[in-house]
Amino acid sequence: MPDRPVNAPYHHGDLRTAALQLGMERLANQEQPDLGLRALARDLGVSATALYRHFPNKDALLDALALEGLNRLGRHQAEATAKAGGGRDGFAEVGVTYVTWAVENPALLRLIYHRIGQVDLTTDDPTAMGEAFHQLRAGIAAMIPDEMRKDQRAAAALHAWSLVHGLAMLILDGQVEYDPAMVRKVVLMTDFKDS
Amino acid sequence: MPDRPVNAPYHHGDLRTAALQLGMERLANQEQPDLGLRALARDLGVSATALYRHFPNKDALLDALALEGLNRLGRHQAEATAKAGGGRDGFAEVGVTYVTWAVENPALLRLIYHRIGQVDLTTDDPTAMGEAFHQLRAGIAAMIPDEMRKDQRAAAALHAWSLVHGLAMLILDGQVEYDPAMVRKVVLMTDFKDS
DNA sequence: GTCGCAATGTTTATGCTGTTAACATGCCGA
DNA sequence: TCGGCATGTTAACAGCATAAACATTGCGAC
Repeated sequence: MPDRPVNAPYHHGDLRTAALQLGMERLANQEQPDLGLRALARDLGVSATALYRHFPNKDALLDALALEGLNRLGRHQAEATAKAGGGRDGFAEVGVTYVTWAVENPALLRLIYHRIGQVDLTTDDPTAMGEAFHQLRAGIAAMIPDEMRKDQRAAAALHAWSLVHGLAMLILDGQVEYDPAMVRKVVLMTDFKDS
Repeated sequence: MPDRPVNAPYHHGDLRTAALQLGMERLANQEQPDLGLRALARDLGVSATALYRHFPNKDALLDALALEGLNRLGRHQAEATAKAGGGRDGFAEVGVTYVTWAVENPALLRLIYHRIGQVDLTTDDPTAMGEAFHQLRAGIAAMIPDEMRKDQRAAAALHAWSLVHGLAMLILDGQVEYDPAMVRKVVLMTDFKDS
């Protein structure tokens, strides 16, 4: 029973792009990264299985969305790093930026970390996911003060990443209410010293 | 078609307990907290819908499992706090303990934080989930050195919690490989100072 | 220009899921 | 002993991801 509008052409035009666009839109307005292929197809005015012409399966769609999200996050962090100067204040600013982005894109952040875990970075498409991922890591490493001892920089980067990511997750999971001032305060409590 | 063993009695005996037990067992051996009601019932030698006599829905079962997990985690943290002395080393030890528990119980940790977010702590069963939760928070607050200024203690507790939780999540999500020495090093980088 | 093929979309079907309703069984107290 | 309530079963529904077979269309080669 084709209850599709009579004017709608048989071919959509650019279903893949439209799907990713609507998918991102959805993720931007949801708390959890719950996407249904059927529901998505329905709202695209297309049959339930049409998306399989563009993605081998649901995970591939989610991976594409996660990749886009990862790129946005990486870009966002790079900008923040560039804008903020060095020193403790700059460090805090970049950290706050990470948390803020997470709060504003909860479903996307969750999807990114959820999907990344499933991907074998050694074999799967090293140009896309791995690249964007490296970009994020670099942005985080850039938070670390220059005067840090070299052999401590890796640990310091991990420390910073853990701190902001954990804080973000606690907020997203409803454990802690979002309070920019508190976020800044917490991030500022980190004062690296060689031990 | 009743393909259930002929000797099996019509009544199970204590299906609720058995379900929780098998559920916990499952969670202990999985990476992701994926439980299927039907699969669970099948392995309990019971019909697909039998569990609905003991839980109103799937979420209720998951909540019960999350509650049990939360109690275990809280107890674990309390023990670690008691065993470790104060000072930086004690702090680090308790932090490492949190991460270790998370690594050993990935699905359970995920379930806990996932479920807790859905629960309205003000209305839902304040005796159970909220209680166990408060217990965990207390264990974390106990990590904070005594000489800390009072108005900084809340921020310090949040800092500590964020750090270990974030580190745990990064490891569970496959971003960072688990290395106890590295974990200890990262946790030790936190040196609280009044700012 | 038209013919054919590859790309794209649709229908239909399969087996999974959570959940509800109606029915069956058996334990326990009056 | 008997009746009711707790517990379990069967059947059914809607929704999901996915696969196979079929339909339509646009585009490039002749």
